[in-house]
Amino acid sequence: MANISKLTDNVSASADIYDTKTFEPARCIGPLISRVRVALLESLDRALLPLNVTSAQYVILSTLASGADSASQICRGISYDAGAMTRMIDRLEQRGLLKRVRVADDRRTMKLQLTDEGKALYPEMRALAMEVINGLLRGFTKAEARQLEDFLKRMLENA
Amino acid sequence: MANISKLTDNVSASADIYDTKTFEPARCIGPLISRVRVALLESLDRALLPLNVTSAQYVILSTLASGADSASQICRGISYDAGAMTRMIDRLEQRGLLKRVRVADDRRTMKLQLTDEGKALYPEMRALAMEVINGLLRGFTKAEARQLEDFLKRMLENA
DNA sequence: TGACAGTTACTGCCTAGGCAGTATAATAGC
DNA sequence: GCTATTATACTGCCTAGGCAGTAACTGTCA
Repeated sequence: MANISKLTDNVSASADIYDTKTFEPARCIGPLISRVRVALLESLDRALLPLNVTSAQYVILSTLASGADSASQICRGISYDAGAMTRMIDRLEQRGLLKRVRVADDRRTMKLQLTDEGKALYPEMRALAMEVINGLLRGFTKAEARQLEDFLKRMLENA
Repeated sequence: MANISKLTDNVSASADIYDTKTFEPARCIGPLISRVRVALLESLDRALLPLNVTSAQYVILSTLASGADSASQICRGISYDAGAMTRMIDRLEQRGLLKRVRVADDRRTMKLQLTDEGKALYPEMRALAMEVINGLLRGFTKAEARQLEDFLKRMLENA
């Protein structure tokens, strides 16, 4: 493992970021990522409270809005458990935001569609979510924000 | 809300990062953060598997190693639920990695101490965690990694 | 000193995700 | 056309975090 990363680093002409002497587990990028995520979800839940929608529900709906239209597609898109998804759709259906629709061409899949209420509410959720993220990025230049996105994408490619 | 952020932006001389026309909820920084966190935890769990330690347990132990020495301190440090912490300590005690110790000066607190096994194993966990993070940061220059840390800290300050 | 607020750890209850197993339907291979 | 494999959705079971309530304890302030 150490040899492999050393080899890779030679190719990319960069050394390991953290070294044994100075690595502080509680202050490195790992916990920072987790804390930012928590802060983001807490702000999002607060912002969505007036709409009676949780951040987890918003994530599903935004994935749906971005093109995915079946449970399994959403699961793959956001690495979400299929069992949890069934129950999440139950809640969203009960909440009246989306509905399951049987489709003729593949009778296994349940196509998911926003209800009228869902269609009416989604733009509001999206606007609130945008405000929350813009708030967390307060003081960032657009170039910095693009660079942050780039860093995160590169980490995902390394996974 | 919109007025407030507009005001702040004028002060910091930067506009909102995302705007209504182009904002894509499923492709913005929010989901990226979540996916990086999942990738990190999955890699960490895989790396720690030989030590029979989960990533969640490692997080507690690393917080303990960074100076915190009571349950409530750790909870505050990582925004962890106190009830969950009690049960987490139960597991770690059962696993033989740490022990609760009553202290004389404050009989409410349970001071937490690594056992001999915990002390022996922690450096290995730390080294594995460092490798995992270095792996995710493959190809990053040290300046880029420091910048990423800075971005994340700034987001936390905005929360 | 004694009431009172705050802190710490714990417990029960609820919710929700992870995993394994199942039924149904579609697809690939023979 | 028939079988084996894969895909999709669902269910039960387990684990774990979030929240509210409780008991023991500490520090404060009248």
